[in-house]
Amino acid sequence: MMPRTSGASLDLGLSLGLGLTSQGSLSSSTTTAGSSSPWAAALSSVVADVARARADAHALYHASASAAAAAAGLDLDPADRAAMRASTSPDSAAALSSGASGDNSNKRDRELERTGSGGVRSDEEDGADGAGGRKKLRLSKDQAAVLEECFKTHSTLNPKQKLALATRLGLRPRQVEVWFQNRRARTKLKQTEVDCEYLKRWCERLADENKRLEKELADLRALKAAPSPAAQPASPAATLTMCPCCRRVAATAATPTKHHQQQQCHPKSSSSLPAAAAGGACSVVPSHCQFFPAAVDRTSQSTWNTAAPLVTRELF
DNA sequence: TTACCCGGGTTTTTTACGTCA
DNA sequence: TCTGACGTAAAAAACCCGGGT
Repeated sequence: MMPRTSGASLDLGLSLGLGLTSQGSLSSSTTTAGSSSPWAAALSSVVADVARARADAHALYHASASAAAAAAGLDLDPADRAAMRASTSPDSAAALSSGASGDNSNKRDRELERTGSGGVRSDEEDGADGAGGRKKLRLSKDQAAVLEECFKTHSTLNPKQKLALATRLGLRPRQVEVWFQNRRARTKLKQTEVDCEYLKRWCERLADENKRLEKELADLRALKAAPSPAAQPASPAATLTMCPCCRRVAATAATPTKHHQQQQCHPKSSSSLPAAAAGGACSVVPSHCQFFPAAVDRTSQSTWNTAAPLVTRELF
């Protein structure tokens, strides 16, 4: 399958929001003891909302459901809308209200879950291929919305939460578990795409800066090879000045450039930049030194990739 | 050692969309 | 112009496996 790095994919990743900005790193597992009350409250709230939306859906069908979802702050992609159409149909209500598989926490039950027996399967499915055989259940819009909301709260589930969610949604715990695994994978994929774009732009900037520096170097060499000072009377213009911090040379300006008018080109100011990065003497970094400011700022982080909430790189 | 969970990768199924007769 | 069959890409659900705890 072709890798997709299109803008559309990126936009999707951004629009999803991924729910990370408020929850921190993906690695911040929520498998600590018990269901936290915020999580339970969120679940109850979402389920209640979904129930209300489902009641309305029969009257207004997907148009109203879409609006309700929008009101709930849910971003719906076309697939979701399609799923909504299915979920708001009377058939899906049965799927939602069908019984849960109960507490299948041991391995034997897990195997049963995997083989599909005891799961939520329609009569049509059961009749079609019988036992065994992977038969995929398309989650209803409502189920997906609840799962999505829960994912925003916590990207991982402890067994208790998983079971509660499965019971609420009429799904097997295994299905909930798989959904969360896939959702984390999608989140990571989107983040990778964003990171990739970020690095690409960074690379482009570096190339531009490299060009500029090469040009500057060429100018310097040209100055050095210029006729002797005797031929030209000494003048301020002939005096090279170099910023002690960034070592940028004011080339042949008759009057000092604004940047170098001050003997100390980087006047004191309140900069958050670490002194080491600013070259010690300077307390502020000129714009030309801020080629990639966040790269400097990021020195305080172990790696920029570990900043989990970064769905969008702030430099874009 | 065992059970469990998770991430990464893969397979399978569903869905949307474009093309063509 | 409409319609249905067909192919294809993308997304999602499910599975497998290895590693960590």
